[in-house]
Amino acid sequence: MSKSQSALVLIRQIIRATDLHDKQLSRVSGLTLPQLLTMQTLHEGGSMTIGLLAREMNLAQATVTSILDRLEKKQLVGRLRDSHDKRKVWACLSETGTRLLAESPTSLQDLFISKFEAMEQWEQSMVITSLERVAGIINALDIDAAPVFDIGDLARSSIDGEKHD
Amino acid sequence: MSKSQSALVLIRQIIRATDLHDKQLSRVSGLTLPQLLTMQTLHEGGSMTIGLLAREMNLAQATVTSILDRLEKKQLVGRLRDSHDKRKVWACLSETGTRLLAESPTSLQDLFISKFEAMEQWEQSMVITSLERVAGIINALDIDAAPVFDIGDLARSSIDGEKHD
DNA sequence: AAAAATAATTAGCAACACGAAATATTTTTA
DNA sequence: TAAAAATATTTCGTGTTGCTAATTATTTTT
Repeated sequence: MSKSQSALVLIRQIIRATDLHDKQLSRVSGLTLPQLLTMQTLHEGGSMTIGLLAREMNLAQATVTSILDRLEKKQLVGRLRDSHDKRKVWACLSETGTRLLAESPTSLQDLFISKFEAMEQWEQSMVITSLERVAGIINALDIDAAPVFDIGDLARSSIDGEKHD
Repeated sequence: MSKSQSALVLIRQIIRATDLHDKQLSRVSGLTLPQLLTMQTLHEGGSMTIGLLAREMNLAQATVTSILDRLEKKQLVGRLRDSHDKRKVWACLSETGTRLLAESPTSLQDLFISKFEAMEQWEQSMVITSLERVAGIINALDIDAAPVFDIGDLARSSIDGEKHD
């Protein structure tokens, strides 16, 4: 197996493990992943408007609105209308929400940190340099926006009846 | 910022970039991410029963069934009842499905590989060693299965009316 | 003041993800 | 061998996500 293949496998392994971990966390906290992510974004970036929150999370504004609806019903976040520009609405963590995040085993973080810090200094540096390298590469990747093909193109050739249900 | 913090940020950056990339790919291919992932799993592991597929993907069997329904309707996968054990159903990529995967810009892979291979040998080795280190750590992490708390516990203290809609 | 832009919500839709129940088949056990 | 238990998948019902388009309210531009 080539080195680049190995690297890809490892990256996918990391992503998969993180994903599993997130799912576990979600089960434990009783929140869905998008809900947790919303709260974390709010925690790290502080209160922000719905639009900004949507941009930060790479989601449509409407999607964020609906996630916030559910979080608000659970009293984990609050909404505050901006007094200067009344179109804007600020989303912010409630006290309960902040507490939940704090008490929740943010885990990846804490657990990871202790293991990471057990490494030698030189190794820590090496890992970071490498991660920067990988992040740099992946960030630079960009599929051509041009659609390569429509499913239709491929599927049509083999579909006869084309019945739905 | 501590080194472990940096590492975490970088990992999240990588995951995020990958995620964005996947979304783009999904848009281009006209399939959803779970659909693509199902086909990729089938491609890499060969035909497998629904149950195994579900385990491989860490999803409930019912979820996989419904994803397969949609892929089958598009003629990208087929179902085959096992002749020995008639409870089992084998999912397999159709020719169209295989072709789609092959023609699709295998995403991360191809683009990543060319950039990765542009690195010096020693750097490639370093990156792999580091990724192995990180994957090792993350894989070893495991939240206690014990639920830390229910939302109820936290939320109840501040909810009054508890009305729905 | 009218038109255009901006911010958020609503409405409607397809897909996903799950658990529980139903169905069919095989294996175990009594 | 007949009954019970286990296994494999699907069906059903529910809630969540994520999207676009349309709506509402408010600012900014013209």
